[in-house]
Parts: sequence; C-alpha cells; structure tokens
Amino acid sequence: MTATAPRHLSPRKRPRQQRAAVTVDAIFEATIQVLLSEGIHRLTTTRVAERAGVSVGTMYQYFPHKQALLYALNERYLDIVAERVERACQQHRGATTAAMVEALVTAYWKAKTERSEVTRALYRSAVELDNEALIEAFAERMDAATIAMLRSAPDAHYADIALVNVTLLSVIFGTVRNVFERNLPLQVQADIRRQLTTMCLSYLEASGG
Amino acid sequence: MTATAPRHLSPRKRPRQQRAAVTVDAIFEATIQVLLSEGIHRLTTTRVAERAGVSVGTMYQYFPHKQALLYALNERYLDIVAERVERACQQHRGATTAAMVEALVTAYWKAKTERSEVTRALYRSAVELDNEALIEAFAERMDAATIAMLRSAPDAHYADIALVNVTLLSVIFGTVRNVFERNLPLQVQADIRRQLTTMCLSYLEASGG
Amino acid sequence: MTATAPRHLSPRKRPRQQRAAVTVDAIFEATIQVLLSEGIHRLTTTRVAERAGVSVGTMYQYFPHKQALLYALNERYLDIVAERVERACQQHRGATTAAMVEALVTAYWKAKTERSEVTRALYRSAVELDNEALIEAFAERMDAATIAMLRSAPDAHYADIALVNVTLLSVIFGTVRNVFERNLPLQVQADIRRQLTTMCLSYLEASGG
Amino acid sequence: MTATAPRHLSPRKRPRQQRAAVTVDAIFEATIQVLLSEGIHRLTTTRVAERAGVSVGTMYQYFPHKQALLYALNERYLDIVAERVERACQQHRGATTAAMVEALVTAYWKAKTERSEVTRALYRSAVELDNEALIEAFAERMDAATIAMLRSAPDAHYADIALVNVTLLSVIFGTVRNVFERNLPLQVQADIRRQLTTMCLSYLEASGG
DNA sequence: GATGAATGAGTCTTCATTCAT
DNA sequence: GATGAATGAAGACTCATTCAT
Repeated sequence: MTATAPRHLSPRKRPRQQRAAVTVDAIFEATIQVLLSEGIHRLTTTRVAERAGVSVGTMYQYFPHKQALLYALNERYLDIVAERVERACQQHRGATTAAMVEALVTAYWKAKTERSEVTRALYRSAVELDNEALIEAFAERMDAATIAMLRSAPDAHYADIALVNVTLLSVIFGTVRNVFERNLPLQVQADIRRQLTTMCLSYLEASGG
Repeated sequence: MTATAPRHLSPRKRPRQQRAAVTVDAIFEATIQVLLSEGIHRLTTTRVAERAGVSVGTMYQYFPHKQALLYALNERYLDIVAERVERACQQHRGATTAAMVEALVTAYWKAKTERSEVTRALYRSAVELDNEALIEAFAERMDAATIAMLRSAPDAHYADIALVNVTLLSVIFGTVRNVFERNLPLQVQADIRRQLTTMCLSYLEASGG
Repeated sequence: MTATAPRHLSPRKRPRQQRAAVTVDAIFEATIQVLLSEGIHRLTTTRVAERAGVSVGTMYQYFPHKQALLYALNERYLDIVAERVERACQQHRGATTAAMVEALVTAYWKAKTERSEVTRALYRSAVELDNEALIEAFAERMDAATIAMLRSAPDAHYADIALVNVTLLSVIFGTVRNVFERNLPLQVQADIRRQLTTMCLSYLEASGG
Repeated sequence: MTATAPRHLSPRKRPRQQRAAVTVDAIFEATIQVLLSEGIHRLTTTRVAERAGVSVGTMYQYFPHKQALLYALNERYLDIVAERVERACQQHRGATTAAMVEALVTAYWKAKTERSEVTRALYRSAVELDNEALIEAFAERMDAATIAMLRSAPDAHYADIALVNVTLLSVIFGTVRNVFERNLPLQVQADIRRQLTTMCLSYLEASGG
C-alpha cells in the first residue's frame, strides 16, 4: 500500500532490527487471534499484548495507539491481497478475456477465502477505523492492475474501459464479500464462483466486442 | 422478519400501547442519530436515552440491554428493506425478465442508498452483534420473494433456479454494498447501477433461455 | 470568585440537591486529606473517591476530570479567603490606618494559617493547573476591597493609591506565604507578623501622610 | 549548598571528569527546557534524556532516579541565587543601610527575575520534592550573609538583629515571588520594587536607629 | 561505559447496568 | 411507571526503571 496513512495512524517506529520485526509480526498475529477467539469488543490492548507474549508497553512502542495497530493490520492485509491480484493480472497480460476473468476471480476469491476467518475478523476490525484512505488506495491499485490487463487483451477492445473496469471490480469484490459473509455451504460457494466467472465474462464480451 | 431472535436479544416487551410505540421509535431514531453524529464507539446508552428524550431507566424498560437495542434496530431496518423488495417482486410477477431485473436492482439499490448514511451507520452497529440469524432470515425472505418472481416469468425457465437466484442476489447485494461503501461519485454510481442491471439481465437470459 | 472558569475546568453539574452538595463537600474534603497524607503525586482519582466514600464514577459525575476537581477546590478555597478579607475590610472602613493594617494582616494571616496544612496542600495542588484566571480574579477582588478601605481612611490620603495598594498586598501576601512555607517556629511567626504590621503601617503613613 | 541532601536524593556520582560535567549540565538544561516547553506533567525521564542528547541509561548513571535529578537541579539553582546574594552582601559590608537594602533587593530580584521563566519552572519542579532541607540550607546561608552585612552597618545597630533580619528576608523573598508569580506588567513590577526598597529601608531605620 | 527496548504497575476515564426515590 | 444518581469493572495509555547487547 503506498497510501500515506493519516499521520496519527502511522506506526510509531518502523521496525528496523530483526527482533523488532518479529515482535511486530507477533503482535499482528495476536491481534487476529484475539479477534477470532474473542470478538472485537474483547479486543483489548492488554489481551493482544498478552497473546503476543510482549508487554503492553512494548506494544505501544510500535503502535502509538490501538487504532494505529488496527490500521496497520488492515494495511498489511490489503497489501497482501493486492499483491496477489496484481501478480495474477501481470501473468495474464495478453491472455484471452476468458482466462483473464478466470484469473481475476480466482485470485481475489482465494485471497479472501483462504483464511476466510481472518478476512471476516479484519472486516470487523475495520469498523470505526478511518480507513477510507486505505480502501481508496487499494481500489486504485486494483484498478490500475486490472485495467492494464484488460487493455492487453487481444480479443477485445473497450469503449469505456474505466466504467467497465469499475463495474467488474465492484461486482467481483462485492459478491465475494457477500458470499463468504453469509457463510454459505462450500459447495454453493463454489457454484456461485463459477456462475460469477461466467457472468463477468459475458459482461466483458458484451462490452468489449 | 420471522427469524426467532436469540432469546437474550429480544425486546423485554412488545410495544402494544400507542405511547410505547412512540417511545420505541424515538429510541430507534435517537440511536441512528447518535451513530451518525458520534460514531459507534460513542454510542452509549445514556447518550441515546438523552437524545431520545427519555431516561436510561425507561430505555431499559424496553430493551434489556444495549445489544437488544441494536439487534432490534437492525431487525427493523432489514424488515423495511425486505418489505420494499418483496413489494417490488410481487408487483412484477409475470413481467418480463428485463422488467424484473430492473425492478429488483432498483428496489434494493434505493432501499440501501436512499438514506445511505443510515445504512452505513447500521452496518457499523451490526458489528459484533450476533446477527447471523437476522441475516439468514433476511436472505431467506429475499430468496423466497425473488424465486417466486422469477418463476412467474413468461419468457424464461431456469434449470437450477436456486443457484441462479442465489447468484443473482449475491451479485446484486454485494455490488450495492461495495459501491456505496466506496463512496464513489454519484454519476459513477448511477453508471454502475445500469451496467449491473444489464449484466444481471444477460445472466438471466443466458441461464433461463 | 466570579472569575468565569475556563470552560473545560468547570464542574459538570451544579449540585442542586442536598445529597449532591454533601457529596461534593465530601470529595473536596477527601482531596485535601489525600493531599495531606499522601502528597500530590499520590493524589489519584481512585484514592480521592475511596476516601470520600463514593465511587469514582460518582466523582466523575460532578467533576469531568481531575483538573476540574483541583480547580474547583482552589476556587472554593480562594473564595473563602477572599470573603474573610473582604469582611475585615468592610468592617474597618473609616477606621484609622493603624486599625486597617492590623485588620488586613490579621485577616489574611489567619485565613492562610489557621489550617496551614491545607493551605500548603492547596498550593501544591495548584501546580500545573491553569489557574491564572483564578489568581487574577482573587487579586482583583482583594484589590477592590482594600482600596475601598484605604480610601475611607480619615487620617490619610494617597497620591497613587493603586501603587500603594498593590505594593501593600504583594508584601503581605508574599510574606505570609514565605513565612509559613518555611515552617518557622510559631513564636517566630508571631514576631514576624507583628513586624510586618508595623512595617506596613509605616509604609502607609509615609505614603499617605 | 552545604545542606546534606537526604541520602536517597544525592547524585549517584560526583561528576569529576570534564565529560561528566558537560553531560550533567546538558541534562540540567534539558530538564529546564522540557519543564518550560511541556509542563511538569510531561517532564519524563525519556524526554529529558532525549533533549539532552543522551540515553536514558546514561542519565540514570548520573541520577539514580527522577527525584534526584530534580533535587540536584533545585540545589544548583539555589546555589547560584545564594552566591549572587552573598556576593552582594560581601561587597556592601560597611556601606550605609540605604545602600545595603538597595543591594539586597536588587541582587535577589535580579537573580529571580532575570530568567523568570526558569524560576517559575523550578518552583513547579520542586513541588512534591522533599526539599525542605534545601530551602532550610538556603535560608540559613542567606541569613548568615545578610546578618553579617547588617552588623557591619556604621549607621545602625539592631537590638534584635535575628528578628529584624528574618523579617527583612521574609518580606523581600515573599514579595518577589508574589510579584512575579502574578505576572504583573513590567512597569508595575519596577514600581513595586522601588516601593519595596523604600519600605525595607524605613523598617531598618526604625529598627536600628 | 553507553544504549534504548522492554517491562508492567499504576493512572485516568468511560459506560452498561441497577435501584432507591 | 419513570427517573437519573451511583456503581465499579474494565479499558487505553504512560513512564520510571532495568538490563541484555
């Protein structure tokens, strides 16, 4: 994420040493654990620190306050998702539209559902967090990646690629979230995913013929 | 909503009398106000009561605890949305698939975005609320309504209507949420909505030809 | 004290009922007790509440934060001192200069030393409290009272009464503070007080002959 | 200051080497800076160390704990003030009473007001510091210096020089503090200072004729 | 010797909930 | 039935002090 975080939300210090990096990772992991096992209203700084095996004081050395921790956690998460999607887009430049859609849906779907519990937890953690900037940055990054990919399609040309793209992403991202928030049976999820792919492909074909 | 709310979340008493209903409504409205003006972490029982013009004690007469209030609030909200969608479905039985899709997207989109601030506020309030039952009930109700409508289409017949329907709803609901959570410019929102309608229509035509 | 306290330092609610007044008084008294027995760095809200026999929550109902408590405490204290001095001034209008000085020194000295421990405690509590307004208001009040008294002297007339008066008060107030902060033996304190009175009288005679 | 500091308040080691002295001075200066810029409740060891350009660890090498630092700081400050007053007294042995008073008031006044911000800051830092011993030692030192001077006056002889002296010092020290704590306009301050000098001179003349 | 990351007891403050009036 | 003062457990955050590197 290259989004410059609101000043007050940025980590107090960048972990430079090995040990620090380990500590920060432990804190992130602990946050997720607590979120999963206790829920967001029991996500307290003390509990996180305890679970991470560090003292509260140490935690505050890395994150000036709770919000900064959650912000950073979301940032890291979105970063990972973004990277995966970007990689998929990169790898499918010049491919057929069908392959592109397949790749895009798959990449996003997997990124979101592989550790679906974590995803769910993070959605919760984001509430009441001023993370619009984060979301915005993520969206722009995705936009750039998918547009570049779509543009490279040998079998299609889009009149209004911006609109096609924002629609495509909205539909995919939205559907994925909706599906796994409803906790539908895995089989149904898989079915929907296939349908979604088909639907998107038709859309692209209709738009970029 | 016919979902039987988890026992501990149901209101202490059903507002039967006139006065009670007024009070409850005032409390609901106050909750939304506070949510909007102060954010979820400043949503306190005292503040809600104050804004509603009643004492905390009175509030506790109607809602045994804070969660029950939020639960009821969400319930009421989903109820309203569900009703609007149901009505649209009802009114389009026997219509063309195109009309149906248009009606469905419109009904849901409007219900969600007309008071988008409120919607957003409610999403927040729902976090950490054990409202799966609520969501589930809402989903089922929607399912029933839309399936009934789709079945009545003179111009289509669906092999696996359950799958088609769940996909359709997932896509619509998900996209709407995604769009308005990103706070896109109104023009873009309108564009996407049109695209979404088209996309869904193609999907149905492809599935139900 | 008619000084309008900085908004953020004013008590949350004016005690209207009997019970409330009692509670507030208990809190004030407890604060002084803790200040005396534990020192300012052990003056915690919890400790004060405990000593006052109320819960922290209750304390916060009356004082929005610790500073407000200390501010109010000082305000109340200065009010009492001011009243006593004012009364003395009032009662000596038209008296001889000698009687005036005697009365002024006595009134202030007594007000400050009668519960000298408390005075000392309050001086401490005032540190790092934005109480300039308080001090200023007190000073003005004293100024007004003493000037009115001095003006009424039948045996003196002051060319620059403002300067004479501010000097007089600075000397008296300063000396008193200095004396009792040094914790001199009572006998010495009494001696100094007499000397101070004499000194001030000479000063006034020299200035107002 | 020859006052033997309470054992637990004395610096861990006397700065014998050049480097140490420099460091200690930097720490003192930093303390004052922080006190001025941040206020006493933000005067933390870390902040002081940082501003002084040393590590906390190093600071603890010189001062076993925070109190020791503040104690030493006050000690140093009083030492400087004491020295200046002593020098003035020394230089006016055998002078006229008028010259003596003038010199005394001037010396103390200047010492206190030249860096009045610092003085103020130090008063704050002394709160909740067991510095009675310090004050006492300072007082005795001043006593000795002024008594010696007064005794050498060719134009006066005091029956009870101890009382006269303690009164004199109490009045001067107290007034100075009072004046500059009230932050009066400079012009008024200067006026009061002149009045104070006159008043003290009359007093001495009346007492030592 | 110097460093500064880590510690965790201790602070202030909030807020859901109760219950005497 | 309504009120709102009182409660106190629990949370976020600070900071003097230590000690491994």
